[in-house]
Amino acid sequence: MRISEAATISGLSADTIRYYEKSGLVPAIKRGPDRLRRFSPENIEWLTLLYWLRKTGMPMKEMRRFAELYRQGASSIPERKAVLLRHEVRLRERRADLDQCSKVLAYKIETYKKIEGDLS
Amino acid sequence: MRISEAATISGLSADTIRYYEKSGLVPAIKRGPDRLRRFSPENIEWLTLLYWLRKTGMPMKEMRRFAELYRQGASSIPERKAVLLRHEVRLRERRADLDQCSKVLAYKIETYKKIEGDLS
DNA sequence: TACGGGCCTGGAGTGGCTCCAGGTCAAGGA
DNA sequence: TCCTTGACCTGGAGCCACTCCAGGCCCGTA
Repeated sequence: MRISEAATISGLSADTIRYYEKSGLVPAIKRGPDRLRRFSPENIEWLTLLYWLRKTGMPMKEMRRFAELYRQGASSIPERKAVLLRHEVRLRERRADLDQCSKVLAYKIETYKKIEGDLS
Repeated sequence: MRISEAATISGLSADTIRYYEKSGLVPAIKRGPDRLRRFSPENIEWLTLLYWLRKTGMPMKEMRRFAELYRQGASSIPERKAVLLRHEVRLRERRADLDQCSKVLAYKIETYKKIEGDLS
C-alpha cells in the first residue's frame, strides 16, 4: 500500500506521515523498487494509533519514546501498556476541561440571553 | 490588579496575556502611572473566557473575530452568542474524539495483556 | 545607596505540522 | 516513439500559538 492510501486509512496526511518517519516515530517503512514507500498492515495500525494519540494531546516527545519501545519488540510490552494507561489519565483530564468549558459557555450564553431580553 | 495576579486567576501565563494583547485579542488594558498594566474585573472575566476557548481548541483567528465583536459593544451580543454556540459543537466533536481514542486504547491494552499472558 | 523583585519591550526559539519547488518514474494516449 | 499526466520523492521555507530571554526601568526595603 502506498502513502496516499495509508494517509486515508490512518487519518494522518501524507506530509505528516513523512514528517513522523523523519522524526523517528515510525520504524522502518520499506521502499519498493521504485523507491516509493510501501506500508504493511502493521505500519497502518501503528500510524492509526499515532493519529489518535496525537489528536488527543500526546506530545511528540512521548510518542518518540513510545516508538522506541515499539522498535524494541515484545519485551517492551509492559512499558508500552503503561504509556497507554498514562494517556488514559490525560483523556480524563481533557474531558474535564471540555466539561468545564461547557459550563462557562452555558453561563455566558445565559447572560447574553438576559442582555438581549433587557434590550428588546 | 497587575499581570501576575491576572495570570493566576485567568489561567493564562503573563507572557500569553501580553501576546494576546499584541494580537488584538484583548481590548484596551489600562496602564497605571508606572506604565504597568492594570486589569479590571471585566478584563479578568474576558481573559478567563479566552483561556477556556483556547484550551478547548478555538483557533486564534476565530478568537480575534470574537474580540472584535466584543469591542463593538452590546449590539454584537447575538453574534457573540452564535460564536459560543458554534464552539459548543466543537466541544461535542472533541468529546467524540476522546471517546474514540479511549476505545482504541482499550483495544490495544487488551491485546498487550493477551501477549503478556502468552509470554508468561 | 545598593539590591531584589516585578514588570516592561523586542526578538529569538520551539513544537508540530503544512506547503511548495523542482525532480523521478511508470502508465497511457496520439 | 514521444509526450503528458499524476503519484510520489526530497529539502527547505512558512505558519500558528506560544515560551523564553536579554537588557532596562521603577519601587520598596535593609
